[in-house]
Amino acid sequence: MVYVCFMAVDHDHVLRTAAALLTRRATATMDEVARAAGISRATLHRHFAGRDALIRALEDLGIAECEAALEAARPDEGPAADAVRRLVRALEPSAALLAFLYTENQLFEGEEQNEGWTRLDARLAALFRRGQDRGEFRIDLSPAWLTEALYGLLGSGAWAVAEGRVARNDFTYMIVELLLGGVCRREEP
Amino acid sequence: MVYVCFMAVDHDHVLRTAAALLTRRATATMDEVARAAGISRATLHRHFAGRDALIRALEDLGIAECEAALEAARPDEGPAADAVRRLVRALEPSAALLAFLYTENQLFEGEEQNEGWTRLDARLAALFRRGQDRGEFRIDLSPAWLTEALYGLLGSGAWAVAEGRVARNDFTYMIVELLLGGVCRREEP
DNA sequence: ACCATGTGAGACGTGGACGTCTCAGAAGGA
DNA sequence: TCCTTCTGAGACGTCCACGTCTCACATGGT
Repeated sequence: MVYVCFMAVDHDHVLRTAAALLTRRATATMDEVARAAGISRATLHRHFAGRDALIRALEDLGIAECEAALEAARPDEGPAADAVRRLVRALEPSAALLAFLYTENQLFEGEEQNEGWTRLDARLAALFRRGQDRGEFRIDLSPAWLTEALYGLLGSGAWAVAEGRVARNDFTYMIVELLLGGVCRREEP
Repeated sequence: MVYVCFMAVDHDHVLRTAAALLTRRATATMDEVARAAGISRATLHRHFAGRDALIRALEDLGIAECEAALEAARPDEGPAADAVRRLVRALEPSAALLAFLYTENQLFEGEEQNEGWTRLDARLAALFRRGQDRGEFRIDLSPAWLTEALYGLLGSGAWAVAEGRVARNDFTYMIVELLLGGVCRREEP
């Protein structure tokens, strides 16, 4: 009389498969999501009450991955620029999911958004602010904008990679270098 | 026996109203688009055969605005950095529409995309390449990526402004400064 | 006055995706 | 072996947006 299986292992697998699919085609059907995960639509509905629930779960997954990446990057340690480098590198596997959620959030602007995002935004902004306080980063660009720009560049990068316009290997380098250094050549010191 | 009215004036008005609405809510109904433009759904269908046609028209509008902005920015004149400045400034009014089309394009990745985009991409990439050739821009970031990043930053900026996270007045400055100069402080020359 | 053209309102049918349900069968423990 | 649990397949019904159509009305020229 002991319950052995309570749909925990597959749950994560389904979620990640859905992320992979919806990342490529945001308009994918529930049926397509189910087939991509190798299960039937009925079973998919047993895991997630509906499409909304699935998106919510993906949102939670994305937030969790972001927070994990943020912690792995040790944002309070050493030069802020290096922390940003570590952060983008840690964020790379989640970039496509982030891009999906970023645009998805735009669609349903009316509803209240997951508080996890605001928490995450605050932590990212804090990193940029730390760089400013340390004198590493310029102070004429607000942390809020830098946070937003980071999302945008991650999304653009993920999309550009997906479309084959840039090499996957260059992902982190391109984003980090553009974000930190900008387009203009630096004067030789 | 001379035809006076052939639905030309309102056509543009409808298009721009639709752009303004769909920019805010990409999932807006044809009915909502019609009401926003002050016309009935039937009349909207008389202007645009369907939703696809409307999106196509918006795409053409966005491309036209981009090309107009590009020409107004005189991309082949003077320092490339200044040209980029002029370009972003000229692009600012179209940024929201661009952001909409950028994400919209991502949704229908399967279908062939408007050739206007590739033409535009080429011209933007040419501008960045010119900056590289002049020694203004660093050469380790490909023009293709810079083009993509420009789109991404325009989108992020437009969205951040729409959500009230950054001031509308700072739009051009923030994008240009981040794109050209990056986050890190420059050494005093 | 007449007529043509464009319009609004609304009805109608269609298609697609969704959510729910049932039922038979596979898998695995007792 | 039996029995519980989960699953796949599929059949509904529902809802929403779309596209089309009709018809009456307003506008504006002749």
